[in-house]
Amino acid sequence: MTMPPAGKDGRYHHGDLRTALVDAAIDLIAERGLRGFSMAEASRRVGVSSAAPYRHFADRDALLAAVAVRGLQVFADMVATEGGDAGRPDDQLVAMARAYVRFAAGQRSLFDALFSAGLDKSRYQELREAWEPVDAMLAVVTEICAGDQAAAEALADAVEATAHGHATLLRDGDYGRGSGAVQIAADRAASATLALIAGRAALRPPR
Amino acid sequence: MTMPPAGKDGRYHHGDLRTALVDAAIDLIAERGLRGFSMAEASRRVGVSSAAPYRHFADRDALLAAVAVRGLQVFADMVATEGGDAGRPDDQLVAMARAYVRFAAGQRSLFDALFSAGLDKSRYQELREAWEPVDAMLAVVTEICAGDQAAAEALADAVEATAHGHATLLRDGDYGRGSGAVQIAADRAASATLALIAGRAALRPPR
DNA sequence: GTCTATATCCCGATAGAC
DNA sequence: GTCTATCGGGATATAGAC
Repeated sequence: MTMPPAGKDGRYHHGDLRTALVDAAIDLIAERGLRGFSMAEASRRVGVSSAAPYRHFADRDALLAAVAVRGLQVFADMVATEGGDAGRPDDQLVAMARAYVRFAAGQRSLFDALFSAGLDKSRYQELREAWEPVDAMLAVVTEICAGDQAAAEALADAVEATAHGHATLLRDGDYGRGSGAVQIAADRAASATLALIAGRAALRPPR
Repeated sequence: MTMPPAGKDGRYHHGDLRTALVDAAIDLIAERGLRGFSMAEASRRVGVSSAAPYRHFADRDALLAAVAVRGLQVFADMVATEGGDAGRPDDQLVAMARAYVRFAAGQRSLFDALFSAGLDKSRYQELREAWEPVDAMLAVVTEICAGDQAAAEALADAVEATAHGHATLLRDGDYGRGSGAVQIAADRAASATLALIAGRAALRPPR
């Protein structure tokens, strides 16, 4: 859970500094926000000099990208767990929307690193690849749309945008601050998803 | 459009430093992003010392909050213009969703200050008040829902979240980078809005 | 009252020693 | 692989010029 122990000489010395830095960064962002994160403070917490991280990460953004990759792994786990394979396709999609909102609330550091750090996606291939498990799960939309691929993509995009919107509005405090806010945001994302499914015929208006 | 001229002695001296700083901040954020913005650089561009801004703004966040307020004024103008009072209520709501996306694309500095700066809303009353014109325009939903107030609020929330989601995904580059991306995002936000209207009966699921 | 000058502290990043 | 040393720059706060 926490970081590996220091070496025999009191210094950090046994190899997994990279992972230790990612862990420290997540804690740090959780405590002080993205702006409160710094390479120097993360180094201090792990017990190495402020120059040490640069052996593992090219710069600050590269460390944040590693945090974002971790975020996508956690997110995929949450979606897989909460949106269990049981249930009809509609319910699965609704559960994914709920999981999206819950992820934003329960793993703020990861969510922020993923969506608010302004990372240049074209620079981090590993980050692009980490989306694949999530995209794979979004494939339930093809069942809902009975094989119509274009309709499925339109629905997937609409649901993703809606879930993302509710998640970010929740993070910005628009639904309040407590755990009640999470419930509200998740419920609304869920019902919006149902409405999108119900009204999906309007998703591709004839030009 | 740009900032006021310097005083007779080449120094900035005639009173509207506050406005000049907001203007400079907007340009700066447009060029270098939120993280690239600093009080020091904004001061430099206006031609005052780095301590001068603190006479008008308590800290960095206070200046960003002023930028955000400006953003809401511009946003309200865009919505009022693009979503003109003509047309049926449905069309007005769709036009608002489009305007939301276009605002994010065309006024990135303002959008970022408003939604990505992590400003503590409870600290800036002026910022809360600046939402009122926008909220007022969102009232078209009551017409769509034929007076059912609870249904209207649910629809307004869903549309706002969806528009916000498309806007932020666009800003993060998920639809690509050119002006084609803006078109795509605006079209999808518009059709998602239509789908939400069509499927709005599902927005408040029986508990 | 508004701005300048100045001092302190922290951050990002690099170069070279071990 | 990590450390020491170091450079440039930004944020905050205070004292004082006009």
